[in-house]
Amino acid sequence: MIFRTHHCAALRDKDIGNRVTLAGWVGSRRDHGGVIFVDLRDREGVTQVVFRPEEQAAVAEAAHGLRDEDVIQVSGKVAKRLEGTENAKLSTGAIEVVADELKILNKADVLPFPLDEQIANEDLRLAHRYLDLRRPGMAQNLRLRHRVIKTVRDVLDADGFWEVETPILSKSTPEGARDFLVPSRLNPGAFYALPQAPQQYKQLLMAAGVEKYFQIARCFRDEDLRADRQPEFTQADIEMSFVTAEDIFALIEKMFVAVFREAWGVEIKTPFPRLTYREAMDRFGSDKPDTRWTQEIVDVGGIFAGTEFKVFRGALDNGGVVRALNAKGLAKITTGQIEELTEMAKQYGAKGLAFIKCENGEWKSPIVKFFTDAEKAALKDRLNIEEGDLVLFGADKLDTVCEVLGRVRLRAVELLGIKHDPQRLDFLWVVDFPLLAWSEEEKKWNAVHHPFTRPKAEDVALLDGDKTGEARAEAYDIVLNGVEIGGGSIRIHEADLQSKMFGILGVDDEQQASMFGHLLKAFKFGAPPHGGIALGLDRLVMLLAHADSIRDVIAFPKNNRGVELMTGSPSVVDFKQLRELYIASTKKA
RNA sequence: GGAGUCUUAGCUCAAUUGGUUAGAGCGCCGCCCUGUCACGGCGGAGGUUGCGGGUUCGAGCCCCGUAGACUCCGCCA
Repeated sequence: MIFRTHHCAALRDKDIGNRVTLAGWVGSRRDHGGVIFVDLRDREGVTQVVFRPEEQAAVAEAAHGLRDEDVIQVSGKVAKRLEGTENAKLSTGAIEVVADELKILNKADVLPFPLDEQIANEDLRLAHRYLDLRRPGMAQNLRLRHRVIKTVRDVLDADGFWEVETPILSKSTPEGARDFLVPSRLNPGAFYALPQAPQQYKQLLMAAGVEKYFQIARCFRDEDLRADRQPEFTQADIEMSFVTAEDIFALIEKMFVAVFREAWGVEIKTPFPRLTYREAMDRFGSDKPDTRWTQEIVDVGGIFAGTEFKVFRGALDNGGVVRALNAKGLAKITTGQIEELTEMAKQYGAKGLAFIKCENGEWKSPIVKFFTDAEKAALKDRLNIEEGDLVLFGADKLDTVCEVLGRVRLRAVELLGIKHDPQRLDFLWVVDFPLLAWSEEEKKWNAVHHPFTRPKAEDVALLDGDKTGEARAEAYDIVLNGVEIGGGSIRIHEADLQSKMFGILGVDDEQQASMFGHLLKAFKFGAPPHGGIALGLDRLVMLLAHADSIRDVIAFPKNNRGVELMTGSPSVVDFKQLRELYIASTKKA
């Protein structure tokens, strides 16, 4: 038996007169008492089927009983639609299939939610995800995701990469995110960890001489969820030997050209602009700047070098900075919104948020009375202050001011109600990240990227002195419209440098041997210089799909609390299962 | 762990200042309807206003608690 001869998006004028068989879901039924129309839907599209009682009484009678989402098989002749009844909204709108046979393959119950409109209740969608995914928008997202991954594979394959799988049951590492653990039945008391990334394995593949590796890799991190964060997510994980960062930039830019050509049919411009981490923080207050809004943070410390205004004076005298952001056109801000911004500023460590509203030709501000005429003139000039502007100030330690004004900048875009062109693509490489960050909590240095990241050659010497924190890494992130969609680095490939790095991070010799001995040993047997990158595929597809959440581009995502609502995972397991694994729960019942 | 927003019919939402029997559209059920494509017409069913407590003559609305969802902070090498 042939289930169908065509998909529901296939038939056109040229098929008129042919007898065809279609199979799919009843999208809608329009029953006129006599003639009945059914929009038959499958993955590819919709075809109108007509049931005519005067031609096929029994078939039309059966069609009266059809309901939304019944699965049916229909045979009949393709006919030109009657003059004036063509539907321009359908690709198949010039024709219809006049049914002479109808087979109901599976009746459907009444649906818990309509498939043809936006549903706000995400719970309900996730609990019936198989229905949600039938909706054309979601199906398009799945198709888009497939096309993107296929393109990534094709580009890498053409460039000589090998796709290599690495273990899912792997080893827990001390740094980074919380691990998901899997108890080992055969090794009582021992645990595998699900990989946060295939990092060490891919470096070991370089030591193995693979030279060009990639993997569409599932990664696991047991941290709290967000709209753009799931506990399991997918990376295009890439590693290459004998390369510099430039080689990796060129490869990834080539890949994005191919991806956007495939997904949107557009030609994106390369090379992408680059910003150093320092520049990104200074100008945008973020290590993943959204440059679609062009207003930048400006240093006004020079203007206020001689100020008597004690807030600015104090910041400058303590070695801090005074910087400002002109939120163009935001003078209309309400008092409540100013308060909200101030609260936000305080949350990020500022003591307050000074501002100037330029309205009705005057500067309304609690602080301008402390400014001299010269300072005001310089400020107006430097920030291009015009009627309708709102200027926001940060005066504090450098890091605090960057962070605060960066957050304020993002919120200002929201408050201004700016709607960016959906086709706008601001790609950006952020380079020269710091290698290390001091953790006040743990009183130790942590790797900003990861412990395998190579220090910049000219900064290696800094590791020994008291300027450890100033050392920069051969690390880079790729940012699209303010979203970090990938990151990587050139790695350390020498055992002694890697060991030194571990030492700085507080991993002693014994721990190094037990946790990273395999890597250090591999480096001693002729590991080539290497580096790589990982792209967050969920986020990339989210941006390509114009979705607000990566949940919309993952077939079966988890909700905010890590629960997959359809199957109900995670779930309590039987005591016997735990016993076999030598596990006991400490959760009080 | 913290902050915010939300929760009213199967779905999307409304309900004036706290005031009569909580409404509408879609969906569903029944009947009618021979060219619709958001088909149309008539009729009908459908509600513990998330849950618990409080204030009040009276609570969907105010207060307290609690649960859940979402967004954000912390966290995410």
